[in-house]
Amino acid sequence: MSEETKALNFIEHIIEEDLQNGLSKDKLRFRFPPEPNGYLHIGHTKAIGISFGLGETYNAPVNLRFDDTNPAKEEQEYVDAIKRDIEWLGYEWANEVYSSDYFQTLYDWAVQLIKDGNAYVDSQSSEAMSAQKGTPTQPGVDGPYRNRSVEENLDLFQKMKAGEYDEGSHILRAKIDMQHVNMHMRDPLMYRVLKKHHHRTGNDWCIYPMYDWTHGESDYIEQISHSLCSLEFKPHRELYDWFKEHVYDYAADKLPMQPKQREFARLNLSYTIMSKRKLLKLVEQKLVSGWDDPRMPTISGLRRRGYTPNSIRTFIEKVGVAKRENVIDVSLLEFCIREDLNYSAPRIMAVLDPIKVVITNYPNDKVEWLEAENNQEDDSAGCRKVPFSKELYIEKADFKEEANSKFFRLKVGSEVRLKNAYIIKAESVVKDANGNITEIHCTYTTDTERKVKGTLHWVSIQHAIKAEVREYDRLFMDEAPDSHQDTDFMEFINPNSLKIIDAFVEPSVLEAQVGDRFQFQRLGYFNVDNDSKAEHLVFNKIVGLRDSWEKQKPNPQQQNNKPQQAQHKRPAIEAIKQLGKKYTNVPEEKQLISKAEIIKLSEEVTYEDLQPLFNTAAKKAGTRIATMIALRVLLKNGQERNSDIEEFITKAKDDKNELLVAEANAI
RNA sequence: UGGCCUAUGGUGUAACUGGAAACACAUUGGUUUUUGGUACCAAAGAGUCUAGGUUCGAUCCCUAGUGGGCCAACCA
Repeated sequence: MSEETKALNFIEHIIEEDLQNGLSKDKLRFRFPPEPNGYLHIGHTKAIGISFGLGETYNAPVNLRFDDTNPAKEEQEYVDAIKRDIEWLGYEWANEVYSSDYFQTLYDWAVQLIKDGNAYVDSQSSEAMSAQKGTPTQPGVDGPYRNRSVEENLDLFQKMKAGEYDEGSHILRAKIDMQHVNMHMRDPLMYRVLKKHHHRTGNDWCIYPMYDWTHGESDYIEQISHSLCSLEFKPHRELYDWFKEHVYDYAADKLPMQPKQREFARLNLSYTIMSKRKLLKLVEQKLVSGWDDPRMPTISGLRRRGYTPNSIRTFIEKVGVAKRENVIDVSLLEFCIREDLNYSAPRIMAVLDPIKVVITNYPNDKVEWLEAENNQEDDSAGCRKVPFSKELYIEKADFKEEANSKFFRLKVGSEVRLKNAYIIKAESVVKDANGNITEIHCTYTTDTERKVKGTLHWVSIQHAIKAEVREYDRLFMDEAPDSHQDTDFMEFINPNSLKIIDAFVEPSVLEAQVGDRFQFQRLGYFNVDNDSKAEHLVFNKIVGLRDSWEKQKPNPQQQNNKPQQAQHKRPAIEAIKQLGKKYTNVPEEKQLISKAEIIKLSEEVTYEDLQPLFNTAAKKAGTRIATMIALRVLLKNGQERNSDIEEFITKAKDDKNELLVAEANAI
């Protein structure tokens, strides 16, 4: 049996290499270091999955460390929420620790650094200091307090600690190099005076350490072997190492391991935002019901929505780990939850948009309790009874007076199977004064062996339970709502992200408990919301079932119009895509040639070919430019403008790629 | 007028020390089906940003471009 070697990500490669170079496996140790200033979101689960996942594969301890160095923003509420979320995801931390646990050690080391001439107290305004700091392209200059004597520095720092100075009057800085190319090395701040109550240390401290100083040394104190964080901390690494190497001189005998920081690209999900600050804004402005609103990308939101821990963990696994910017399609997340729930969720029947069916040849008062399988994917799930009677509800969308043969559902004159029950045939309809159908009259047969094409779900009207169903749509209408320079993310809010439906469900769900998940047959997966009461059931729609019928409906004319293109030749649209992909990278003369080619190819392209490209990822400017050029040709040849086209053009005009803006304006 | 990171199908991630570009999602067909679900089978889709170089051979190494990201909070 040849064991298939699983592909490793770049972090695992680094660890394997370290192990081969002599690092003992029992020295491996990781950490997850959230700041308790907000709720964890789906983006954090990537970091959680990486560090805790590594802990699981190498059987190494993982610390949960709260990076609590800013008492102004941090609260116990967030600590509790974070712990709850990580536990819910199913991870176990070795130690629950706090950066604030190390305040004294950090202080002692800072004093050492001062004594060694590696840190000093600066007493300027923040404006003066930032002016001296320079810019990424210009070196900084030394400030006037840079060469204070060790004694003076020690004295000032001690008095800062003792609370003798006001906030903003003095700070402690590392003494490194104001001309350094890396701005983080230009005498970074280590301590500021902050007379705030801390959620754990109370009023013990008047000075609080900054991130770079605290984070790296916390790793060192905990003897973390690999400190993994997101890409934006890459420039901090040089400082991380500087601090670490200087402190090592003070503690090498007790703390031999020097941690290694490595960075990976954070997770981005299409149509959602990940910034804690922005999520907080949604909560504060009451655009959502709270951090756990089922539309929120927070872990608590996903939990309330009905996502399982397992589905989120497999999602993170599938997403992978690398160093390039990425936008994950939400469809992957949806796939993961469907896959999980398909095996575990019991099926029931519910009608969300009812229309009445009367079985004319069924006795008036008769009720039958028919057997229904709970989950055909799981034999152990067993069966239940569902009541059948003369008057039923089915979905409005499942009936048409007339329809073509592609419509497998109920239409007058033809038969359909009722799930778990009989085969019925629609005979006639009853309409109100406005011509709306109010009843469908059917006949039934008990011969259920017959083969019929469609199967519908239904509920018996007299037995149905009324329930509230909350159906969600994406919170934002834009693929990357917070990446626009002159449009605020709030402008993309989807006003219809919540739809409340009065639904009818089969009586077996009366016993359902908060959190229970079901498949409403043929509709999707739903769970019982926290707001649910015995007398008023509330369900959240987690995700719909895949629906290959719904998908082809919106553009019925598409199928007819599509010319049966011969497939021997490489289609023009493919060639255009190719040219577009490289468009922004090639030299200008070549761009002109490409453009001419695209224009020529566009003559053979249909709108249906082009339309899918409107959804091209925002970052792929080249493809969007090529699409724009082709679109211009189509419009010239008589293609009518529609909302998709308008949206594509408007979005392009707002882009930061000048070539794209120019092409958009040319239309 | 800087530095660092990065570039592989529509999306994401692989390709062990250079050796016929793989997997998953999405898409499109088909089979099965008392869910237009699931499962299964199949197809299409990239020749690895560009230009050079090293090499018998480059997604992988080197150089230079180009595109994208990050870097100037007493935030983390």
